[in-house]
Amino acid sequence: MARISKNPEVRKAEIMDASLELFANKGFEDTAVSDIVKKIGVAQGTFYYYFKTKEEIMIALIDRFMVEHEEYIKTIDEDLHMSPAEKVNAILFVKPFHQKVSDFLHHENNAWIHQKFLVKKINEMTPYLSRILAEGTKEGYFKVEHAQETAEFLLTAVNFMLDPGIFELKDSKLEEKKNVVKNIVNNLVIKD
Amino acid sequence: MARISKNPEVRKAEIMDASLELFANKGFEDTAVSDIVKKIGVAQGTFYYYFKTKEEIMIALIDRFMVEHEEYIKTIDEDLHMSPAEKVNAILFVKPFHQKVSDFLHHENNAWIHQKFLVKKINEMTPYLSRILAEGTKEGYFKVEHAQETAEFLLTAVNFMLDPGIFELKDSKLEEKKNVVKNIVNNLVIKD
Amino acid sequence: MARISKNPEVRKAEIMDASLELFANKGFEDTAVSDIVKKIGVAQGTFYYYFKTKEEIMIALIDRFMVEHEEYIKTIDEDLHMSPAEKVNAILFVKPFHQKVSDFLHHENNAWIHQKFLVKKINEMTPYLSRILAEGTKEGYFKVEHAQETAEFLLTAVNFMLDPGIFELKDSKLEEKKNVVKNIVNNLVIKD
Amino acid sequence: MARISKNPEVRKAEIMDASLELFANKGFEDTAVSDIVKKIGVAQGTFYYYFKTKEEIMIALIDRFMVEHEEYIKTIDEDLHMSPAEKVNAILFVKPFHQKVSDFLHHENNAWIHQKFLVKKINEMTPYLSRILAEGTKEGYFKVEHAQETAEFLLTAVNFMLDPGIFELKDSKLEEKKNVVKNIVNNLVIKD
DNA sequence: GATGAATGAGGCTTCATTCAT
DNA sequence: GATGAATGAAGCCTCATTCAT
Repeated sequence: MARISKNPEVRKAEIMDASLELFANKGFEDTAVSDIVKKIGVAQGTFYYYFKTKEEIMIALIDRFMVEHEEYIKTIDEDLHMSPAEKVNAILFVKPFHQKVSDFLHHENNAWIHQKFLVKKINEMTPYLSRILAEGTKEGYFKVEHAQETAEFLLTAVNFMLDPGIFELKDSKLEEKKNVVKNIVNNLVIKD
Repeated sequence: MARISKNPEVRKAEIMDASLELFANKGFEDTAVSDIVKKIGVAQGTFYYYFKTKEEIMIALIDRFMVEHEEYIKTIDEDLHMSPAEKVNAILFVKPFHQKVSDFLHHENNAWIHQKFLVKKINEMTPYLSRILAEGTKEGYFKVEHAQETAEFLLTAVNFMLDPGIFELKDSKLEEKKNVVKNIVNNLVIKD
Repeated sequence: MARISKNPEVRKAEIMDASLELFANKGFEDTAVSDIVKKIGVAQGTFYYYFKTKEEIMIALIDRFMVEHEEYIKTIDEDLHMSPAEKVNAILFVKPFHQKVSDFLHHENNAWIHQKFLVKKINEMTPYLSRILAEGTKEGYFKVEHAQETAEFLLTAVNFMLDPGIFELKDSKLEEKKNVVKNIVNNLVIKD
Repeated sequence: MARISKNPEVRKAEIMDASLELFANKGFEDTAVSDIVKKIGVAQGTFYYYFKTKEEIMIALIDRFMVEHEEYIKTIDEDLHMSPAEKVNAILFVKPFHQKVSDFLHHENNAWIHQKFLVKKINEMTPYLSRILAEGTKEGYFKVEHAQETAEFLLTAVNFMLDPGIFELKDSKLEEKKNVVKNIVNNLVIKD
């Protein structure tokens, strides 16, 4: 087969993208390395030139998500035009990224990855939310006592509960549920 | 080898017990059917005489847990000596069953089973908690508006958050966290 | 494919025989497990039902040779009609077993197996030869001082030297060499 | 990466040295070409610029040993201050070269190389020893009849027998064995 | 002289499941 | 009810070697 050399960064991204799509369709375990390379027309060895094991690419994928995610959270955190309450809502109800990533994580066979991912995400968001709650309380916007724990509590509940994969919700039901949850959160957090 | 016939129920339980122990030690995927039968000194075919597939035994195991669990919840629900608030606490902070079951569910490789299990558990407990909250509110003990959603919210947060496997907590830390969570719950639920 | 069950002993021997032949032709490393099973028309899994790894079958093969070999040595040792000198010669110049085994060991790629095998063989024969030399000396047939070491010395020299694989000798040359060596041995051992 | 040109001889030696060390540690087969180039910080292609195949470098290594070895034997042979008997001993009990070379040859996975090497060595030393024995006999120092065969016989026995890798001897045991062997050799060779 | 991305054949092994006895 | 020999698909990974730059 014709040998086409590419810039390593490009090739690596190409492999990651193909993997992501396949993992989203068939799940991690059910995707063979041979599927991945076939999809982009390179030799099997090429995959292993870039990733030592099949597991490694999954970690790389997750890391890429996390970076994007953290950047987004920072944007919110530093946004000068949002009120504390808006920030709280924005952080709790972040929209998922690309569809592919979402599919990947929600594939039944990727549950363990999904779970680890949620935990990572929650752990990462906790300090931001915690600080917003604490400062907001100091400034009289909120009525939160244990900011750290409350942040974790809310993030855990919301993230697991509103995850369409975990509780297998349809979009309509999900939106409904979201609203009710927003109410609960407000009660718990906002000063009246 | 000598052919030892046993009462089918006994044999079945024997296989399930062996499986549970192995799943707890090595995880579901990493336990081979051959491991199971070797453990109890029975032929490979015998396993398939009692269970159509390997997956089936896992489902049987989960079902067995669920039954035990539901019985326990009912006990609480019908307990005449507990106040509504006590019932809420009892339901939210159920202690885990046997160690083996707990190990099984918390084994890294069993994450997806664990997750499904938690969801099932939450779904099962929701109506009980929901009713308790609704009735308690009617009777002036609580201040809960959306009983159904609040129940689900609390159960989700508490179960995922306090799960020692998911967030990898040490026992000491866990106890601490539990107390703070109790506070939050009280604030959200109890009328002052 | 039709499923033919056989007595385990038979099947195992069948696999070993096929392996031996292939190892002799292509060497151990260059023989794939798939070659072996193809040769006898069973599934790949069948091989692994009898041998945990590819290496294991080689060990089994060697063991089988060793058993045959030791039996032969014992026969000589206990032979009442042979003189000590005859026994010495018989032990030093044992004829190789079956051609297959010989080919197996002499295949270029099996050198390390061959070497280990020779060492095992020498170690095994040493006590027999040593005793024959010692007793023969006591009875005045031989003139050997350090029976143990001499035995080892002779066995090492003869086995490596007359090995057609190691020194790559043609049959004619080998026979010639053998005779000269016999002379040397006699000088070293026999009393005049 | 910066492209560093070096004198070809230097580069080649560098590659050989790195290979030798790796072969000594992990054996020939278990050392990948990629390991070698990584060790000296050079591209994979560079290796193939200097050596056509991986096997070729091993041959180059062996040749280098052999040259060193032959030079040493010549030194002994032409030494005017040594008696014939001393020369015989010196040739039979040559000390090994550098530790690395010794490790390389004794690595379990290099058995076949080792064996070929010993044979080469023996074949190379035979004419020297043979001549020394023949001349010594003519001059009345020795009592050797078949000089050529005796030389080969002794070299074979001694080299294989005293090889610490083949018979897996500890240093203490080895020294002991060596002395007994010297006795045997003297008996066989020296006139009394 | 040197680079390093790309190749691709091929091997060992695992294991859930079946089926003839 | 029970046995256990047999199946066979499928997958991950290694690595010597090549070649376009």
